[in-house]
Amino acid sequence: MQERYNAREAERRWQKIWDERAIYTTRNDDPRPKYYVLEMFPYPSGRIHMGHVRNYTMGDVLARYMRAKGHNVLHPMGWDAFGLPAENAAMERKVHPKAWTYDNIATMKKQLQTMGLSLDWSREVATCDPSYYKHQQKMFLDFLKVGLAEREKRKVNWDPVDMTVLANEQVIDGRGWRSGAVVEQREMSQWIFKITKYSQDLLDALDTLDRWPDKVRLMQRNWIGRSEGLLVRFALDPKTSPAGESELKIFTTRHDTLFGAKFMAIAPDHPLAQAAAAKNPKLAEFIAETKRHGTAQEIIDTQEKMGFDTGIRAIHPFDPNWKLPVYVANFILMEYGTGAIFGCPAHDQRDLDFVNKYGLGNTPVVCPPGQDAKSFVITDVAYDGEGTMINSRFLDGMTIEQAKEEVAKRLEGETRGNSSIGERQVNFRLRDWGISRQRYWGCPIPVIHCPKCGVLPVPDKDLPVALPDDATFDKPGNALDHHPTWKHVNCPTCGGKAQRETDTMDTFVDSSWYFARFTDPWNEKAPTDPKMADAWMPVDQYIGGVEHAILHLLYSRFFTRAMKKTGHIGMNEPFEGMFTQGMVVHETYRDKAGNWVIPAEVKIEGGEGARRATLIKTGESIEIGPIEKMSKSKKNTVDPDDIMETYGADVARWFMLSDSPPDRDVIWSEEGVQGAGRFVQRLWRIIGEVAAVSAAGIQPATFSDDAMMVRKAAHRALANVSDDIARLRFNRCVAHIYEFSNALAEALGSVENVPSADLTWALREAGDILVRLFHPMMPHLAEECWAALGHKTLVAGEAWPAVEAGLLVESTITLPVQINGKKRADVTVPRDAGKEAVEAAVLALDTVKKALDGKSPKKVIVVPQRIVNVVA
RNA sequence: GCGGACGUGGCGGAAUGGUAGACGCAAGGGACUUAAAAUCCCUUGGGAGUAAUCCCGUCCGGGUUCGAGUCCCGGCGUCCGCACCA
Repeated sequence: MQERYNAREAERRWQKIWDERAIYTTRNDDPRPKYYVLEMFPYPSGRIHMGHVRNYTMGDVLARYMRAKGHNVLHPMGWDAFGLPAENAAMERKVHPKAWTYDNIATMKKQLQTMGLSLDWSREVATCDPSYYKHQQKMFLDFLKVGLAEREKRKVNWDPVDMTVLANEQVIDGRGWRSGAVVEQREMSQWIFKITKYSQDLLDALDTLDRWPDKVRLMQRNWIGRSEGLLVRFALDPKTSPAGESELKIFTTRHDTLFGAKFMAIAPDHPLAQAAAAKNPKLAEFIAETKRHGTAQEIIDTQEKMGFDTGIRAIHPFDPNWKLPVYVANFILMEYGTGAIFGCPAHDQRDLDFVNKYGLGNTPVVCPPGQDAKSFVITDVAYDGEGTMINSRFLDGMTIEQAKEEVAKRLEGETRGNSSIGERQVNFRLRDWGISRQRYWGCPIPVIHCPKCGVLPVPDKDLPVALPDDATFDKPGNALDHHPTWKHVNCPTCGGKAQRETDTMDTFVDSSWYFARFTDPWNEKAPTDPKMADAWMPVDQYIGGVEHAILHLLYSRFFTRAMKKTGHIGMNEPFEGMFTQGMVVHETYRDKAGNWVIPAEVKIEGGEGARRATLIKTGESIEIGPIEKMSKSKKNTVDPDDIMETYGADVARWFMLSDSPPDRDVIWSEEGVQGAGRFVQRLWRIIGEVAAVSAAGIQPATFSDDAMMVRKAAHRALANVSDDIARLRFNRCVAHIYEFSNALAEALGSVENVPSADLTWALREAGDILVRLFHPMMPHLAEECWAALGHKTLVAGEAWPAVEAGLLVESTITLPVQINGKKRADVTVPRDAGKEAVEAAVLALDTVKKALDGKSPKKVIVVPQRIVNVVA
């Protein structure tokens, strides 16, 4: 046995063996219980980064553990291969998106393979491959048939110089990133998926996802944003309405505050605003101004709140003489509710800011408990809490809930024309999913526009609608649209001249069903074989970044429902267990000129507050900056290849799991990696020592104290690690393995020249357990150790060891003793001692007697197996 | 702006409402060595004390409880998402 473990040599050797024996290839007809573990597939950006290493290591640990526990594990990998960066590369570097993407896939696949992941590569898919996206096109047509895909006008970021649509990330400070032109909002006809048909269901089903993080469910709940409110039809003063409009419909959840109303506000693209603008050039200019920025919600919310009085007056539903001014406001969205609100400034901060700016005043109508109604005033902080209605005529004295009920009842009962002026309504914040993208590198939307026959689906026999390879990328905009011939086709119905849809699908569509495709990726006829999909799905454990907590996960949940409706799968929820991992972060470094410097070029010296950094090449001193998410722009990245080359994949994997809880950020540090590297060598030495004690015979009937200590340490570690892997608490697994290996090393250190038979057996058992415990995290080292222990099998195929429960229980237990909540002593009692016996033992302690000073205690709290507290 | 999280030694972190700091890193001391690396052993939250021991301590301010890092209310700070980045 070699003294030092040579990771580079061993890792390649074992990877080759795993590969030759195809041990990670999963069969659909394997009778063992299934377990589907999936990590979010990567975008092929060029090279893998540390975030991938972390993500895929976690999944791999679970996959290997579940395999050892006797499951048929599905652990596939693929490529989220469509998207903007490929087109940017095409424009900047004159490489075709397809070539660029497939080159990246080849590189990254090789990188992933050096990590030693137990992936079934025979199921690999790339979303940019026609064999994948033709099924997506089929499903689009299925969705179209059942009314889940439609066309709708949507706002996009328009670059008026490049004459192209921009992604939000391409809008920087309100300007196009290439042209620098001020971006405008422009409406375009877009394809949408009717996710809102499932708003209530997507919301309700969150309660069944009990293996999802609460925070993710909460974020989705808020994103869906169900609110119960009232639709109110305000009459308009006919003298003021621009084109004979008689009413304005608003949605509100605060109808209790109707008597605090000071104004109405409508969205700039509300029909009433448009009508008013037709007669008022200044208003038209104001509306045009509100469109002179991107479509991102953050911009709309953070920009200065502005309004323009249209001159239109609305009539209060409870008082025909009460007129309210109607403003066009830049913070009202046409997409939410009816695109119009009434403003009650006293109880809504945004409305209050608005009236304070335009001098409209406010009247408080909800008085907080304990406040005097007469003196209660609002100046610049709105009150949105509970209270009693005031200044509200017939509502005075009611609670908010009572007032809402009363208002709803009265307005429902009152009619104008032949319908009531109030109507209870449930509203959702969730909008339909716009999937049209004006780009080349995406899945073509399979429809044809015929001037005579309208919008037609591409016939099934013509699928896939494939991207043309001979596109050019020398001008901004959609290369598909620019292509000289591609879009020109004959109408499938009348045979006349028609045009293909040149929009492609949002890449979120690609990633909304890949998990189902993995269950039968060879299927050429259909997206899935529902039998196989239903056998494998749902994914038992899905792992990925929190940044996908809302959109990707919600879209996938919708898409699965839509696939069910169109017969491709038999369930609603794709992911039974969800885990959101934290980011990989690193210190940042800058030179004197303020330029970012990559960690590999920096040398760190000194510890404990005296750390300083210098540039290796020149010795120039470098400023150590804050720890931030690894990013190319700040150059605080570490290349996984470098790490694996220097330390080996196992070290990288181990360190990724060891330092932080998996759902929190992990700081990549050179010291930490070195520590992991030392531990790999330490394990190798320990196993070497175990291997050196003579081979184990038959299990002895009894064990000496020494041997029992070893056995207890092994089984305690086994119990703890098993529990923690199942709960994805990998950092704790690591700590338990450290603890156990320390105990084993200590036992080995005190072994006589010829250990007794029982101790030999116990040490051997411990060695076998240790190797199998760390195998999921460091599979290559584990194989090497397993072989060194004399086994002829692969540890990757071994069963998880069984815990001997008897070794976990002690006959006595030491309880901490508190006096008035502060720990003052310990007491050791038999494990099964009753409360009375424990109390008696505690009261007999000197420390307790002294504290009580002869008096009897006020109270003694005995928490069995945990603690005793004496209240003096 | 809205929504969500997080905040514990020099550092990463551990702790079903029950002994705060497991485990690791870093640092200091020692052993081995001609020397270094590697390895092994010891110390390590702050303060007082020869010691036993005591006091303080989980971002800040309140509260609930026999007992709060953990629960509640109010701040401060950092990070993530916001619908065309993936």
